[in-house]
Amino acid sequence: MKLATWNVNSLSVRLPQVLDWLAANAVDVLCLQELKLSEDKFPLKELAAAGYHSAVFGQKTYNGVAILSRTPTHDIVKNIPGFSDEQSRVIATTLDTPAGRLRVVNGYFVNGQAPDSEKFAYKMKWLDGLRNWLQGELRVHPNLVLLGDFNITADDRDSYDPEGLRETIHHTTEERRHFQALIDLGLTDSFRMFEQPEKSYSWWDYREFAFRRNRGLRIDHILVSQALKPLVRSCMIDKLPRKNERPSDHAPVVLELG
DNA sequence: ATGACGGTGTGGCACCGA
Repeated sequence: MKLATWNVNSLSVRLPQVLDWLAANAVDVLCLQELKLSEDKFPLKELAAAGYHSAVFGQKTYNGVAILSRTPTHDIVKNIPGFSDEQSRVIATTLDTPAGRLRVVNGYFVNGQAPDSEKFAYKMKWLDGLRNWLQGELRVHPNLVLLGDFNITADDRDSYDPEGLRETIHHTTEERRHFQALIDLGLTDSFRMFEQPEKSYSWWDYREFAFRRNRGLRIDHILVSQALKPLVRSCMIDKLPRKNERPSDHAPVVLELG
């Protein structure tokens, strides 16, 4: 079975591309971030026609996450229990899949703007809250996938300019410590379980021909729990949708579980 | 590099993203 994550940067604009991509990529689960729409505007019918159940946590203008699944969703949690948040950034659900019962946690992590900003402080608190919640969640759900737009490069390989961007947003020691804290819960970065092309990224700025020049970052991740690790068959970034007209600035990341 | 590009909501631009 396959799971994917994709920051679509407005589902209203990208819905045709999402439907095209689903038609060409038979994933069982697709986790979306940056819907940028309220739940009453979510295209439930179109996605149902494509064969997907939807668990949605929307918000007007900003943020918003959803889990699309070929099988029904159970035990939906919106945002991080125990962490008060105005912004719609997390949705979790349990799925009965061909690979067994699976807990899927989909996150649109805080951007953080700049290391000295209020938004960065919020990012750090948010990451603390996420880790504290996941610790318990992993005990209840040993088969767990944490995926989404992390807005963190895990290490220098994930950046087109690790030296020039050192200690800037997405590259700070503090952010990477938080990423490692998630790994320390017993999670594995599935992308790095395999040999990957040099300079593999999942996001490229719209400006300055960044995609054509491959000036990007790998900030979209799929982490799997210990119990799932032996089932991981592959993890890859699909750059094709980034070549569309009017693309999202992010590319989908796809995990194959055996 | 102050910005670039693209999305939203507003209102003739400002704000935000990464």
